[in-house]
Amino acid sequence: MKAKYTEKRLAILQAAFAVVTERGYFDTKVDEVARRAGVAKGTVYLYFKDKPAIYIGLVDWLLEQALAIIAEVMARPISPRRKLEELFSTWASGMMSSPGVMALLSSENVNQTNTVMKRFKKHVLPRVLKMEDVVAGIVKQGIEQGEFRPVEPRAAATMYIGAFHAVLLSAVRSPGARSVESIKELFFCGILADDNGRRADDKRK
Amino acid sequence: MKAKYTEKRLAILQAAFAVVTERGYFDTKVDEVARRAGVAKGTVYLYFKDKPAIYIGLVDWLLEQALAIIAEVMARPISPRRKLEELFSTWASGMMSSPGVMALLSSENVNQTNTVMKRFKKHVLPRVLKMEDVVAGIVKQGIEQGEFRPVEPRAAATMYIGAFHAVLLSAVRSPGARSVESIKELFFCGILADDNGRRADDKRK
DNA sequence: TAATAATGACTGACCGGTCAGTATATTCAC
DNA sequence: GTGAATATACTGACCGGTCAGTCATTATTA
Repeated sequence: MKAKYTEKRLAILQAAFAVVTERGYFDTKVDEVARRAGVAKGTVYLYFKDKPAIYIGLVDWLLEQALAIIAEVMARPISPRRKLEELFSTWASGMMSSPGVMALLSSENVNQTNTVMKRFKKHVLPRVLKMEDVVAGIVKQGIEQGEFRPVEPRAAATMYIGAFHAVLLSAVRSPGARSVESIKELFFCGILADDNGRRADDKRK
Repeated sequence: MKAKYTEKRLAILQAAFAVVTERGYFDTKVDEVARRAGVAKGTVYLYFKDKPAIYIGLVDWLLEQALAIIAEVMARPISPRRKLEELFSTWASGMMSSPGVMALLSSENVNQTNTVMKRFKKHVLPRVLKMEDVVAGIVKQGIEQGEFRPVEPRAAATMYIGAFHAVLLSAVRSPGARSVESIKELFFCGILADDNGRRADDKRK
């Protein structure tokens, strides 16, 4: 039956998620994924071609969830700024609960190995970019409505993701600190004082 | 002789740097590091206890260089903002020339494996934090001089690092794009239009 | 020539992936 | 309805390649 298949596949993904976030991809043994999923190792290979395929499947699954959140937030009748804020908070809280997620999705990690990276680039990167597109779309909307400055939407979207990295970093540095709000605020407002060449390309000091 | 020792150690580090940045830590074989350094594998083990030690040594070496750049920039008679800008540009250009560096230094990657992470946390993290401290120091200075808003210096420093991630990400996404300037500008100015609650915690829309 | 440095063939742990075998579910024959 | 036959799902012992780390031997230096 189809449902049974999907269910077991999900069980394996969940197990893989747990192991990968706590040990990292390279310290994840397929044996352990199987054990935690309550199946034999061979079974894993009935659902996934090989180990990288598990990883790809995992990222796909997480991105699917992230895209669902985006869609939900997008549908709300709120300003672009609020959209970005709520998206940020939602993602951030999800990320704090399992700090491994960001690392999992970050392309830097995948740079760590040629074999996995090739497949990652082909398969997952487009989806990540699509997510970035959505963020860039919100920014564009905000610019049109006059809520945001006329910045480069793509760069802003990238910066938005960079802010997530920052949150993660600060979590590693000092667990428990409430830096999410500070960082979010920095993303929106920058650090310059109002009379210090906020807009134009001023000459220093 | 001491100089000879240091010289050979450096050769190994340089070789390791090349391999690690192009293949990633886990696809780096000690054999290849040795080959590129022009020594036998056994020799590598005369200079480094084991493979993780090479990695640690590498990060140490890079941080040393980064700290040297910081010190140099700090000494210049320029405003805090210019300091951050020049530091950013210097680092960014270094990073663009070998995109692996950021990944190497980012703690997320090290989260990828328990064994290496434990040693990383003890050995390298303090130094990374020290670098962040310096950035936070510049921010603090800028606030005192009225160039920056009264933001949380630590959060700003983290955000600054996050901006590097953003640059790296955009480089992976579209190689050759000149997004460094856009992102730098976003870090300083944020995205909000001037009349959209830049400072106070406004109510939306 | 003694001490020190360097070598690289070798070893053994490790783990991804396989597959012959077993269990469970489904279909069919009567 | 029952039992046999077939199909499908699962298992886990095993295999083979890989590679970090060792160490007996050789080269270099003082």
